[in-house]
Amino acid sequence: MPELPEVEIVRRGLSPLITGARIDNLILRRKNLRFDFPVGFAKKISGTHITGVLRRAKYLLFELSSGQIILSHLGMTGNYRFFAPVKPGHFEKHDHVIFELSGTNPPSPFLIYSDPRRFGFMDLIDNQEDCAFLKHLGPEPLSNQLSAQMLRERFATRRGPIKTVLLDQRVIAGLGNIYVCEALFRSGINPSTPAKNLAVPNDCAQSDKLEDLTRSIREVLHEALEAGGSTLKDYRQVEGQSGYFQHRFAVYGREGEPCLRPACAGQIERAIHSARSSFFCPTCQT
DNA sequence: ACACGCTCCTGAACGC
DNA sequence: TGCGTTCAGGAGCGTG
Repeated sequence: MPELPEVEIVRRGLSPLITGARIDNLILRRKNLRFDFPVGFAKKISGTHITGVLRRAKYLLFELSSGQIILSHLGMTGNYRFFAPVKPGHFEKHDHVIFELSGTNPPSPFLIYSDPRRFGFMDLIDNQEDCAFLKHLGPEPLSNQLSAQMLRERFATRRGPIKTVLLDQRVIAGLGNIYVCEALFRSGINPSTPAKNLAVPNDCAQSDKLEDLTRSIREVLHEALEAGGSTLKDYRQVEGQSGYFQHRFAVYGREGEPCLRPACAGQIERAIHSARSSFFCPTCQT
């Protein structure tokens, strides 16, 4: 389940391989993923060069020499791989999009987008500013736009559980279920806490909590990046490698197991917030 | 403005 | 062994 670190690892994997490459052809093996592909997609990008690979939130952005940008969201199970197929012309069941490239390093005719559950999607956009998918996104958590003060302002009107609010990409962009659970654990915040309760002005204790949360979000994302992301079922790096951060989850997927905080005797519990599992320690997340 | 539930999808895991 | 059910969840969308 790609969240910010996984998407960033894919970006870092793809960028040196395909920057400067020419898109000779695009093969769409079905008419849609989650949404229909853009009209004339193959025709519009064929013959262009890839001039850069960027990331915004959980979106990959392939900058083209035409000035347009391919927007790619991996959904739950999307992944790119840069292998030539075993037999030319033979692709796997869920290989939906095939970029035929020339001028890659190392040479490979195919960049393949595969996505079993098809929660991912692609679009072709003219710029980031006018793109409906991007224009309402909140700040990047690894940029200096993330601060306790910023969170306080954005939490102030939100009565819903902080777990849900942190998943809202308009509040902060790029977090998903796993890293929200982990960041809340690290900062000792119960996922059910109404977000606005942490935004009380001039409350030193709550202010400290927001500082902790800010630091925890940064920390957990940085650590995940260093570990190559988290590989549960589907996520893979571009050349097929697994990430390793899943071995360091403190709460995610650990229902019923002991809390890992030193001297805490708690047991990890699972709760549901907006139809997603939240894992937390009821003893030290208050 | 905000909260909530529904929807899309497949494969793995589980129960009988 | 096999079949049906449940679960995983990102995010747009509709409704209240």
